[in-house]
Amino acid sequence: MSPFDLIRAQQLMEPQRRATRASSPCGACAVRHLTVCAPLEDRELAEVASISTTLEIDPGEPLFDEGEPADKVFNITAGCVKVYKLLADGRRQVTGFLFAGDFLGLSNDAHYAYSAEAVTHACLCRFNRRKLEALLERHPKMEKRLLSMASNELAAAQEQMLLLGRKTAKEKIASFLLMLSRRAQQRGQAGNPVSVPMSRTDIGDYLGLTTETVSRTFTHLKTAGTIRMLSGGRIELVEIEPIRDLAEGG
Amino acid sequence: MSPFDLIRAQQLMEPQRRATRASSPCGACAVRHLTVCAPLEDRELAEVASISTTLEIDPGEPLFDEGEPADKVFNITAGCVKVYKLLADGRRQVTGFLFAGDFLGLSNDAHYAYSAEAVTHACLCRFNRRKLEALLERHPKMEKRLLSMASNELAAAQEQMLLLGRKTAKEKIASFLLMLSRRAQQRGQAGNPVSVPMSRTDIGDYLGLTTETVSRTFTHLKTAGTIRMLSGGRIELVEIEPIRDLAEGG
DNA sequence: ATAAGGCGTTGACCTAAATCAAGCGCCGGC
DNA sequence: GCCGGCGCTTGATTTAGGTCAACGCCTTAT
Repeated sequence: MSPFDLIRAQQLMEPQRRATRASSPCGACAVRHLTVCAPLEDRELAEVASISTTLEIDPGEPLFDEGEPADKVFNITAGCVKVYKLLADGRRQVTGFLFAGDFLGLSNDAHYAYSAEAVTHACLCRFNRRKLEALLERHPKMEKRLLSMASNELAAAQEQMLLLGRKTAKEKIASFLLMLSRRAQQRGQAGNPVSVPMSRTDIGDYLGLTTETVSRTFTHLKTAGTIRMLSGGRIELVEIEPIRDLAEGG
Repeated sequence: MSPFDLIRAQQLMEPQRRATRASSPCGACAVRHLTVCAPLEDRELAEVASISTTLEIDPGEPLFDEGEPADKVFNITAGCVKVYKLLADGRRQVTGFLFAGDFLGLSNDAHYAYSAEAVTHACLCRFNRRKLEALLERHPKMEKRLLSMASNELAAAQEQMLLLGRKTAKEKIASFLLMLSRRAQQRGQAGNPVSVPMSRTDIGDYLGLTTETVSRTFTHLKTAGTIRMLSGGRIELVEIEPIRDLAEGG
């Protein structure tokens, strides 16, 4: 009866570091404060643990495909997953990159509206959709949390529409780098040398560009001294202000 | 504490025609089955009525602007409203056209994330955000309904990203016409001569095109005999199948 | 060590859509 | 009745980004 599609983690309160032993696997979850589980008490986490299993997937491995029966939902605990939609002739739009704390799979429809695939090695919690919905029924604060996450997701989607419909290639790349930086910081990671684990093709499919244009645009920014390419797919934002100005279409 | 941004009405069950007098203004609401109020009992509607006022706005009149304190939320009962975001230099992205039954204004943030403005003369119910949130607290089924509407909205947003990022002008226009047709049918209106109340500029800003390209593309489809322009801003979809094929990128 | 394939970069060229520029109705105001 | 402005269309031209093609680098397999 209930919902969702794709929920992005948000900061709820101060990250509660708890590497301590716990009454359940979930009690030790390092990204709990980012997830749908954030508002739950320790004792309630046992319930969550009882209906979830963990899994890991390797880069390029699919999680599910558009059109499949949507009977599982997922919570990402580590790594990066991309979600995308395809046109008949293979044109692809990546509609989001998901990270630790993000939630995906819930849908009003009985079938997934998009495909999901690992970008990096990723760790996930898997739930049976019905069981999770039953759990939500018993925990209104968890449902509120979903609503709140959905709200953020909608705002992000509108921002992405502005990007896709109206920004230039350079502005798109600048916005993309800032988004990755901001999201890394939300997860308590470094925001400046920003980690860019996805391929040029994935970036292009996310920004409505080709790989060539993505590559050329990185080169322009690099030549201008605005960014610097580091090893391990990391990019240093040398001059943040010009990047912000670009992203805002200034 | 709670949610939202922009919620699009969905079909919940068979439209329940009830032009009868009612215990409250809401009891007579012709579009109730499309709105967030759909799951409420007649007696519960009185509560909704007690915290809402109605208003009407004329074409071009703003409802609110991006960045304003988001203290009101709205339910559209008639007409068409557009929501949009702007870049610093005035480039505009219309992120949605809203119709009877659609809900807008709720946000996680204290400020609106987008602007809203009437396309046609429109009738709305206005709520104080806090009061509505308190009402949601007492009516979990209404909150579930919001979650469900948000889920649909997210799926629509992803579809729109695919359109903006990967479709050609012709495919965008075909998708747009089908969207308007489908949404009119959801509201129990004619789906084929489809009513197109918004300007070429608004359409362009929704599809990531210029008015000139929108106009030319309509002309192409007209010349090909695929559509026919009628009076009163209505468009007849003469050949649906070619339009569907275009929209799906076939 | 070498071959082979995948990803990223770069260059040359092309094209879909943007931009610039008229005009053409249509409506509202005087 | 006439004028002025806006929305829409159409044409000419430009351009951002796409397409096609090559090559270099790195990784993995033989």
